[in-house]
Amino acid sequence: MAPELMERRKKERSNELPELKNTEKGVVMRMAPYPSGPLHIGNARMAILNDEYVKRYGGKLYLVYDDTIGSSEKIPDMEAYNLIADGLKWLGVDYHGVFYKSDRLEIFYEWAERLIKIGGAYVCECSAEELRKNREKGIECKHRQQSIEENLEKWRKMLNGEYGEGEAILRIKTDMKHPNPAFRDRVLSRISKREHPRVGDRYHVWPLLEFSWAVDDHLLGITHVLRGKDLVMEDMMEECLWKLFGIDGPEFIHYGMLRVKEAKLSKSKSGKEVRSGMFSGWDDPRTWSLQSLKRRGIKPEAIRSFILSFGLSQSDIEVPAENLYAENRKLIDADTHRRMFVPDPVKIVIKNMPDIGDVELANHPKEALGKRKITVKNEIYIAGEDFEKFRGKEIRLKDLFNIILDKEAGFTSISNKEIPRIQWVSEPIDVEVVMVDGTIKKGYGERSILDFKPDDMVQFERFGFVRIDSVEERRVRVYFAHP
RNA sequence: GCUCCCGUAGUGUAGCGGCCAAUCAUGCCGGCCUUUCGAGCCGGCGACUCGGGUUCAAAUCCCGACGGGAGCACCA
Repeated sequence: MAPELMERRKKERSNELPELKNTEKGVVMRMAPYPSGPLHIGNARMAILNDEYVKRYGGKLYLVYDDTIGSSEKIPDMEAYNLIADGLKWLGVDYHGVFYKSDRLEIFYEWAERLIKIGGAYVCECSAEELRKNREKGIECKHRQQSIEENLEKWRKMLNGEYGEGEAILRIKTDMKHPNPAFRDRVLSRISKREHPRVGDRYHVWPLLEFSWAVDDHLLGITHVLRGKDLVMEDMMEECLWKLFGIDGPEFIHYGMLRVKEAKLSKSKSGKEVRSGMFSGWDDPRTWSLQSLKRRGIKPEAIRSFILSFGLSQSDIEVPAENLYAENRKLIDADTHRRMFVPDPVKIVIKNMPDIGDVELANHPKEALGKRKITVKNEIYIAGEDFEKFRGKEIRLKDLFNIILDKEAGFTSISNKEIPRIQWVSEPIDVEVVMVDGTIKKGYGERSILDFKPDDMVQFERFGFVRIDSVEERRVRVYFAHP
């Protein structure tokens, strides 16, 4: 075959995620969100990448709520389970099974005991500070020397509740001199007396991520694990555990850390604001949750292309939300009506205005989306910002005529001129725009905005795309999507 | 400090030994469409972190430096 043909093929394949390795025996993957709140834009990467691969290989995807007891800053929230499921459904991520870590404690106890019996783990009674210090210096504590019997005895005491929080933990025996300090005899299980929203106070010994996953990745028959680069060490721990147990587990694939520039808030921080009432709820735009993006009129398909544009690279990236907005614009622009909206309105009266009666304006500059009629009086409203900026100058009221702008404006001519064109409102209704920073921008909009229904998208000319949220008698509330 | 990962235009990304005077998207600038600071169309701007090596040939492989990130939690 001509070499050019092969070469060309090489050039054509592009922009797709790399192939998975070892897919002969099928593909089973899992997503493991922690239910402390709904999925946010950053979590979408985990969900979408998993979904893409499972769909490509015709595999299975499980949703496993990683709802162990967490920490004092990270607590499971009953409401979050449904919020997460809703978010996934909206994103178009399908899954084939749901599991809860909090249902599987007995399994982890059983495996922990097995590990102790083969001498792979020990119960340590050092304090957290002691443990940290020893880890730093590579010192083995006395508990490491305990016999298997002693460890089993202490483990039973842990399960029986004879220890308080922090008084005993189960640690894996790796190597206290391991070159990676993070790897030295990590903790597998610990005691927490906190109440769990699903299982209450039934359990007080909880596994840590690496231990519970070492067991479950194997038990659930996971073949490929897609996780952020922050969890590479957890891979090593899991592999280490599999080796001790003599079992095998999935392959790990990592992607770099993704940050959306505008979305700085962590889930737990947002949670605080939601609970305190500072935020309107989990769909407050400041949370950047999937729910909040939906409310702003961002389409799930836009999120998918946005996420997929990063591929599977291991570099850490910070992307402006502008990229997401560009995707959304492509999706909605062609069938989004245009309307006039003036924030911080200023009333002007037009002198010597010709009697032009009603005007008909196209709903879209290019697409055939119909027209609407507006009755123009000589009292109209323009945006406060435009008034300040152009006062005393000649401007054109878009689609109308030219005036010298002032409180009492003078009509000059009707023919189109190359002067600034601004939007205006004649028969005003109240419009409130919920902005991305949570503030509310008030202004007037044209009357026909009342005809929209919640979820409709509209572009306010020279202002931005918004999603209609509620329509009342003379008042409309919208959420700002993006410019 | 230690361990690991990453380093292509402003931001992301493709390329992974010759086709690269480097892809695409986004951004920015200009033009057109002649009434959006929108979209579309057209054109333009703009990058292989640096230094060695391997090779006939390197963005692509190796080594080093520099820069960035993550981990070193009884969080996930």
